[in-house]
Amino acid sequence: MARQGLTRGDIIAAAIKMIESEGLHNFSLRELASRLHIKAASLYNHIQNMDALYTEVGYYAISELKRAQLGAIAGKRRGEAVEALADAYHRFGKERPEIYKVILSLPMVKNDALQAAAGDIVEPIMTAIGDYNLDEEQKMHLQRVLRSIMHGFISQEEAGCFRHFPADVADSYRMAVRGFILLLENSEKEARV
Amino acid sequence: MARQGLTRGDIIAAAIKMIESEGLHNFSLRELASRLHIKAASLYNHIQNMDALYTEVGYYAISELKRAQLGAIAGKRRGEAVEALADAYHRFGKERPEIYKVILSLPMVKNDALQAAAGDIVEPIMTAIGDYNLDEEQKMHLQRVLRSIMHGFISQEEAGCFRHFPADVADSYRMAVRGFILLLENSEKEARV
DNA sequence: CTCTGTAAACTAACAGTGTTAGTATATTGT
DNA sequence: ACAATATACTAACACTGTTAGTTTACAGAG
Repeated sequence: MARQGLTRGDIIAAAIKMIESEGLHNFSLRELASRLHIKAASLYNHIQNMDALYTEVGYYAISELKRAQLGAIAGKRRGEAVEALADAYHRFGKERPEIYKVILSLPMVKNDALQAAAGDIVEPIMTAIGDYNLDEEQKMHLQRVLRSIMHGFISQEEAGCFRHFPADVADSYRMAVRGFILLLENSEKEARV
Repeated sequence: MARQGLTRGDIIAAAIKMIESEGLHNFSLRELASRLHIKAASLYNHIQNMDALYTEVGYYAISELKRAQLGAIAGKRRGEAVEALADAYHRFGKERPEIYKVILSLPMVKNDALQAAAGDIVEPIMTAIGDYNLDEEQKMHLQRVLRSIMHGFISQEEAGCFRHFPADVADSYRMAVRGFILLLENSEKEARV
């Protein structure tokens, strides 16, 4: 029977590798099992089902995204930090599009672990805008705004929705981020008055 | 054999209905065929394959979204038009989330019909910001920015990503749109100088 | 008004998907 | 050395989209 002592971690790692190379769309348990030299049914000794495996890949993706963002804003403040964060987020989405897609497919409300993961998504953004003089509620709103801009941009760029016009896509993104910083500064002023 | 003379249009209409009621995820050709009282294989007399059917549903979704947006901005100008457009876009995404998802799944580069459809997505936005004093390239960029904000917001709200904080989601959206209008006005000023 | 060709339906089958039940066996702990 | 556990297996089920080949209802032409 030639058992090789696969662990849950091995399977998650192989799933990540396969999603990145073949695309989320072409992922299948049979092919994953084949790459691990086992049969598909044997995967169920390690994982509950496919959704659970996706969720696990999602945790990995979130932690990687968080790491990229925190690394980018380290030592930076205000506008510079926001630009660095947005740049890191954009780079992550472009370089690892399939892994990025997994994050958005997570059902964020399901359990405590997913709630915690949602916190990991929010944290770097809250840190980046932390130097602005804003109250907590403003920060919550503005965090959502920046996340909308970044995610909306990446997912549409990925879908090919931005090829209708010849204008440079990177310039559009810079303008979007600049607009957000403008909003940040504007909110700050209003808060001071 | 009891032929009922189904048309391509009947099938697309039934597909739209089924996607809206059962969700894009639960859509299947077998179930669709069953609802039309035919076998799944018979669908292929009318459509090329499932992708082509999705594309057709996408055309419908885009035209509906365009209609909603144009209706909302009729007679309005500048900030008022932008707010009305954003509101209509948001309402469409919330009221018909499954149909909305289809739009983003379209491979926008594939053929001329899809290129034209991409134009239908862009058009209402370009009209809404048309009253601002901007050159063509600025408009292209700003159109992308607004689209990113609107789509990013809706898709994350739909995915449950905004439930981490208690702050009102509608307020966040209003702030995002206000930020975009700020950017519009700012771009305009710079253009005049 | 019949004849013929088209097109709409069918059945059967294929290759693929995730998943469960039941079974054998290698490894680990006692 | 023996028992328990966990890892692997085979077989099967109920799905999925899709193709090939077949029947037959209907529309248009002679």
